[in-house]
Amino acid sequence: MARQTRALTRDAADPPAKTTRTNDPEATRANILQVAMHEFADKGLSGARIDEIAEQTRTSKRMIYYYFGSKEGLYQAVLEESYRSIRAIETKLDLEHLPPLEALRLLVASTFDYQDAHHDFIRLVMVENIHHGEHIGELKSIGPLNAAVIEQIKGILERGAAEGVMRPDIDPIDLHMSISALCFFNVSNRHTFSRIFRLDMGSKAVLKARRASVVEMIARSVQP
Amino acid sequence: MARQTRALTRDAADPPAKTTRTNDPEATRANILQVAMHEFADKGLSGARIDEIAEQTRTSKRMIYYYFGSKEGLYQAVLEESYRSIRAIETKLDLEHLPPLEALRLLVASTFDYQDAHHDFIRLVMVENIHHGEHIGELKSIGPLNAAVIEQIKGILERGAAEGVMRPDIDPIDLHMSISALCFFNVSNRHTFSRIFRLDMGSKAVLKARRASVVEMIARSVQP
Amino acid sequence: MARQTRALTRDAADPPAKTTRTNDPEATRANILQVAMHEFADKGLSGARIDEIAEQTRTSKRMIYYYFGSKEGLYQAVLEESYRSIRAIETKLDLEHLPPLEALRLLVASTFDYQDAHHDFIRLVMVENIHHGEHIGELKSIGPLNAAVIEQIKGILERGAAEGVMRPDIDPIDLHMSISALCFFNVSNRHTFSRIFRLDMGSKAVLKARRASVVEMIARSVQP
Amino acid sequence: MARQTRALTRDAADPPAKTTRTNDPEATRANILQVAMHEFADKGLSGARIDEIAEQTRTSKRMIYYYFGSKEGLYQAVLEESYRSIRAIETKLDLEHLPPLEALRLLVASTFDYQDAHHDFIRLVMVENIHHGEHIGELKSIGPLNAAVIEQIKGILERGAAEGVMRPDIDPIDLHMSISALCFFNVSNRHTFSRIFRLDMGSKAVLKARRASVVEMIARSVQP
DNA sequence: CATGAATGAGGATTCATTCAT
DNA sequence: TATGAATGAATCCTCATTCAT
Repeated sequence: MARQTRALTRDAADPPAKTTRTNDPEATRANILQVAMHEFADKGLSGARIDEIAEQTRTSKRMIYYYFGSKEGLYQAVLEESYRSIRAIETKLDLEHLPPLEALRLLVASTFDYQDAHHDFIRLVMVENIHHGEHIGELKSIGPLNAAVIEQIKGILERGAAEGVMRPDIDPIDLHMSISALCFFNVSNRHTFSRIFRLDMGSKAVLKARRASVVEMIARSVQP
Repeated sequence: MARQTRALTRDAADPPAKTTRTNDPEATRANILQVAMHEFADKGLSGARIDEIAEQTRTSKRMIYYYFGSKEGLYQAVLEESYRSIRAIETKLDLEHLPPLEALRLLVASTFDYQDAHHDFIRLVMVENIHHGEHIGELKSIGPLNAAVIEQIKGILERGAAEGVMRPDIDPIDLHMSISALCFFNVSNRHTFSRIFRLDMGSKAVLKARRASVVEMIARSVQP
Repeated sequence: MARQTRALTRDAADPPAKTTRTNDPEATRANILQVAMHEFADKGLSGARIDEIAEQTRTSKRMIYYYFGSKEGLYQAVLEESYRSIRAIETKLDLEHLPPLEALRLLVASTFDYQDAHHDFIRLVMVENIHHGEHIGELKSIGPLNAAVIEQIKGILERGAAEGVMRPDIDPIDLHMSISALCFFNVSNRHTFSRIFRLDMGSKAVLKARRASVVEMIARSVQP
Repeated sequence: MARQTRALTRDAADPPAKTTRTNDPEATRANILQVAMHEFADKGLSGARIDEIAEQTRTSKRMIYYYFGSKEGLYQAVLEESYRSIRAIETKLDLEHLPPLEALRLLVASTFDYQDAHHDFIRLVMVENIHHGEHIGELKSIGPLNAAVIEQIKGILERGAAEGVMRPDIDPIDLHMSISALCFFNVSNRHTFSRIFRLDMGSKAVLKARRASVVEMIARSVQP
């Protein structure tokens, strides 16, 4: 007893249309992720609205739930994807062929630039910290990922110590934390700091000076 | 217009009081602020719930609106109050009678300790940055407030330069930013960093080592 | 990310086959029906979920619509199938060769056991009554089906009256209703009754006693 | 069909009123409960719609959540209220001054009539059984409530045994179950049974005959 | 000042169903 | 026949805010 033989709202005669219908799951997923990353970074987990995310998407709100199950699921996917994508820069640098101090300076400068170029990631990390890191704990992929950075720093420190240009007792994780802190702050606290001290921390001049200062500070900290 | 005659955190001298009916506007206001500060710091601006704040209060939800007008008004009051209350420590230190390098070391160590002791404030600043510093701009009181810190640093730097133990070309604001960054990060990124590197950044041992490292780094950065 | 590549319940005898492709329409239909019967019985018409049914099926959601058109169509098919399948027991009993009272006792006992063994059917009837019997009215097959039961009872009553062991004025339908009521309740109201009176109506001991009680009650009710 | 003739607990003093703003929490709560009881009885737990309930209410959907927290909370409150309200009839009958057999007949007839007059309650019990009695278990009030019924039956049985008009070995709970089963079925299975046997189980004539039959069956079952 | 009740506008999530391949 | 992707219309629930007393 075939009831409702036809679709509710499509004629076959429809014009070629805007074709929303992608039927390319990877693309759909990626599109949602990209939009969501920006929204979560911009408004936070509780501040972001699924409706607004959906609107900026090529697909519909329903698809978000189809692929990610819930707002939190989407957020977690965004987080994971974000952490995954920073691996790039950090392994791209060819530091091994530079003298250790120069390698360190380059690493710091690159980190500074990279973080400045990726506000969304920085802010996502802030958001995650506001939420007590509850969602990052379940991600498996980030452990080994960050191990690489530490290895890199350790390599530099060892070479530096061998050459006598760096102290031999520096903890790579501690150093990494200092680099992170100095670079991170520049993005994370930009708004409050800029307003309080009435300077534009995003301006080219300020950034350039600050970068030099950070690089210098790190360099000095490892020297004998 | 002396408002806030009372501390945020109940004195022991308070009357037995089980009665909700306080009849002490200042106390009511302070109580709301104190609860709200913790909630906003814990959950963020969008994540905090007026209902939950009201519940933890000695009074009712209606009073929040009576005193602060709206959720945003409450948030802003919390922010203002938070910034105001850090003035204390920074002017309390008697740095002028110490040799410049020691003064600097003490300032950094104190800042480190103070920030570690006031997570709520740090997190509030994070929250405000997530919201693009939209609410801090309207606060008039914080400008001169922070000017004091800068003056302090400037004083140290001048004395240091005069004595030849510090470089003369150091920008006080830049130095303040470095100190802030290094101390701030320790609290702000504790959750993600701890999970990623599987270490407890809140433990006494880690804190102690980190503090020494930060103090050392700043000290080295100003030396000739 | 291929999710659910394989059916949930496969026979070991299956050909190596990775193909879900059954190519046996009847089997597919029957499989869906069986799964759906259980789900509708368990959760009700509105409570059951097409997705959950599909998941437990050897095939996909699309097939449900292909074969049954809609959720309601599926429900109706389940209902029909359920009613059809109870015909078996009721015609299987060879009551004609027993003395009338014994025949009645056997009929009642069998009905009791059968209903206890077929919760899904009982619950489906409950569900259908919750829905005001809207779906059973359209089933053509069940009229004659139940006529058989009545004939059976009528036969027993006539023989009983002829032999003087039963009253002659008993209405077969009324008697059928009493038998049904007493047997049905034992399954249908098991949960509430068990909880209220803190006894396990599903336990062997309780069931045995209850069955005897029901058989006795019916037997007494027809005697002169 | 005048639905909602009277609120459950309204004063006679009510102004004509169309005013929504009742500010009479008890009345609001009762009004919601009454509407919800009917909806849940009519459509089941999953079938009922909070929106539809709200629409028939004097207040809004929001109030349902204010008072009952969730759909399930509302359902549970309805269940509890329903069970509570049947206590009335069962203690109202003055059975002690009647000869035991007549007392029993009156109890059965009254139960039959009461259940026939309270379809919503019967259907609610069905719904609860469909949901495996998950919500009734948490209600504390119904235990002692039903103990009263059993005491009543026990009293009759004891007097009947003493007078020699009833068997002494009858289990009160078992008897209660039989009475319940026979009366309950008449309402619970009315739709399917009516359709299958093409008779109107709700008609006066059928009801009258059925009631007599049930009373007679129970009476016979206890006699020596 | 204080309180519990009330509310509209949104916000997350689910569901039966259909389409492209 | 069969399947994963897609969808619109609900559906449940939450939130900041206001009103009557």
